[in-house]
Amino acid sequence: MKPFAIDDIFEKRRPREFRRPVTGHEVARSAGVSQSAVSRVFTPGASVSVQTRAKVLAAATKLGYRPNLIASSLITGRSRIVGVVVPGLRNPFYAALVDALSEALSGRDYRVMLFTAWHGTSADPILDEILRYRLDALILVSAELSSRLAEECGEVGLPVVMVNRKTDSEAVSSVTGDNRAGAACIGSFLLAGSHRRFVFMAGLDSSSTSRDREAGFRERLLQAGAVPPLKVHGSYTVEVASRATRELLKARTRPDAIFCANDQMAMAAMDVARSEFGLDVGRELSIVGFDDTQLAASPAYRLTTFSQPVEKMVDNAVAILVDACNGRDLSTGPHIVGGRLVVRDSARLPPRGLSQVGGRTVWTQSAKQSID
Amino acid sequence: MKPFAIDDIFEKRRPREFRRPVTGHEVARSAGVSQSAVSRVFTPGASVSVQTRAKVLAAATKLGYRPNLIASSLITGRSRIVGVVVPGLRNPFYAALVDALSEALSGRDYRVMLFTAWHGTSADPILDEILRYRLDALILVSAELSSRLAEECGEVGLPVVMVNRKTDSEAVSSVTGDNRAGAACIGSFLLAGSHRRFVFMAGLDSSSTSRDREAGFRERLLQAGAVPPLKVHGSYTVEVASRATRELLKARTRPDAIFCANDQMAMAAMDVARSEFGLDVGRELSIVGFDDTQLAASPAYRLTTFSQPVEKMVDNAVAILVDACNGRDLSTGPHIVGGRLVVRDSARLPPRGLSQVGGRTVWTQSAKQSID
DNA sequence: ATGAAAGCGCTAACAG
DNA sequence: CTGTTAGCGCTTTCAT
Repeated sequence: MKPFAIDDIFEKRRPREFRRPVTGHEVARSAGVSQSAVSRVFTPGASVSVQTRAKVLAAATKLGYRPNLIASSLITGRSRIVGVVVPGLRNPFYAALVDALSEALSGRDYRVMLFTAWHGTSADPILDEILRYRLDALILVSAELSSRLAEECGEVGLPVVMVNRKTDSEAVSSVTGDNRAGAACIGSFLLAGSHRRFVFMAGLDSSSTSRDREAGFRERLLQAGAVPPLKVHGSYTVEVASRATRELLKARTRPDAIFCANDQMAMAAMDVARSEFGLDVGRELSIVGFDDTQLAASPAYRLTTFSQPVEKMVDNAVAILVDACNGRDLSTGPHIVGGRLVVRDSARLPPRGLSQVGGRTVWTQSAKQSID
Repeated sequence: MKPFAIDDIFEKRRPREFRRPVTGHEVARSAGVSQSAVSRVFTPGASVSVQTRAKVLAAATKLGYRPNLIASSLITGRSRIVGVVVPGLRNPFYAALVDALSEALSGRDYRVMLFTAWHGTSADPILDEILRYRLDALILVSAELSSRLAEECGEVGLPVVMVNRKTDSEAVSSVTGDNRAGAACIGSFLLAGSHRRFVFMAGLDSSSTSRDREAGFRERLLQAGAVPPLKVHGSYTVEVASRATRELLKARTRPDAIFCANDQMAMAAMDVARSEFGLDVGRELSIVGFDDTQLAASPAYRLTTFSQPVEKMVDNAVAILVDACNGRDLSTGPHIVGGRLVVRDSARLPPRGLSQVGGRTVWTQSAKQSID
């Protein structure tokens, strides 16, 4: 009776003429061994005689057997799936990050479950989903997480790693570029290029990244006794950034240097400055970005921007994650990976401090100019 | 004894002081009901009395219960996870596609498991993974799949939808833009703009998309009695496309029109033509792309390109997929969604045929010029 | 080295 | 409407 009952249930679910996936039990029967023998054959460190292994393997390939990972993860308690939450893939920097993450994780035999949230939105509702799927870990790319839920993750033992964002909550590791120092560096660079009227185009105030970049920039300018930057909002989108730039350039006294919290906004600003105001960006107006996305290097922009080393950030994040999944949680807290100011043509050059590194021109503050 | 044994096992796996996720059984005990009552409360269409529901919900929130979707999918046979295979996210067109797919699927209550393969590589090894996870369906974005495995998917009842690629195999649905017609349209457009020396920059010959675009372009040129296009290889990458363009423009007799199989290559070609050869693209040399990615519209490129309606493709793909997951497999085979030639400044304009649609300039072949 | 047996957390008949 | 019961396909003792 049993098989019939099962088949009936099955038929109700898959109304078509499908052979349902073959189970370990079936392989066992076909090979004349026990089901546990089959399991052992497919478990890396298990002890099976060569004969049994051969029999099982033969039967398995004959029947087209593939172990059901869902079932095994139910019992082992680990799914080897990690959730990746990202505010959309339209921003090339995020796309690059997720791409690298996906590759790194699959190299470590983890699968990626992708969640696209919205910019500035909390990851909370998504996280609820994630908790239901019993994922092994969670990576938050440029996404926020309420401390309540962060806590809950800690309680449940779900390792959380934030990438390109940080948080106050302990038990949540984070990997970011050096936003503060990078922004300060840009400040110095612009100062050295004798700019006077600065503007900072923010991303989202809810993002620690944008706040840190603003703080670093502002502080450096203040230290140098310059006029603090005017702050405008670009929302990390080209539409808003374009509008903001338009306003800026329509004003009677224009800024002579705009630092945008990311490359996308910087390129949008360049587009507006060049095509709507006919400005020669790099001579009449300096624009600097942050991230060093692929497009920043293209001849169409040649954007001066602070590089965020995607590979390094990803390696770090994955290392932390893997450690955490294995119970070693040594590395909680913030991790900062350094970057460089990559100098191209979108901002006026300072007289000194330029050097060549790996085919790129970078700027470093010379010793005597150094402030901190 | 039992709980101890379980706890021991648990401790071995999660070496830290974690409370393991609470189970439905625990909620049941705390609420003074049966475990199935708990299950019913969390099953949409089940009948539970208000009192029980209240008791269960109270206990559940108190304990922080979240149903284990892994366990439930083991028994229902559906995971509500679909695999999405894509050759990297660095190509903005793919990123946009995956982004839209992710959003559309999460709207239908499906989760996305992301696999990044490599361009031109078969999805086969990845698919093996996928089969082990018992995903509900598979979406192949611009990725190939051997017919052997496609068949195997059919046998197992795993619905497969290819997006931006097609295949000969039945039982595999595909959604593509109208590559052939689009390429033919570009041919006519270029002809009407009185170009003479054409080149087609291919993506990968293994991609049906590139082949279709080539065929459509070539045929149209031939029909018109023009010299067939010279074919060069761009591999869908900016490096190779740049090199190819360089070679092309170094030659004694330059082409006057280059049709690139995608926007990325077209923009790479523009970069080389402008910055290395000082050419005025759109006057001295015409370059046309395919996809109409976001960047194509930017003032820095203003690329003339055939639009692929991402939203429409995604809606189609998701609809097919959802149908298939529910056993209705009416829509297998190829689906083609149309596009338009979006005219901007990277190619010389023909005297007639231009019109405004939704704020964009598009080109349509006038009746008397029409050939097929 | 191998099989039997006991679950992992959940859903779905089936009685009541 | 609710509890009981029987598994989903697998891993892991525990004897043998």
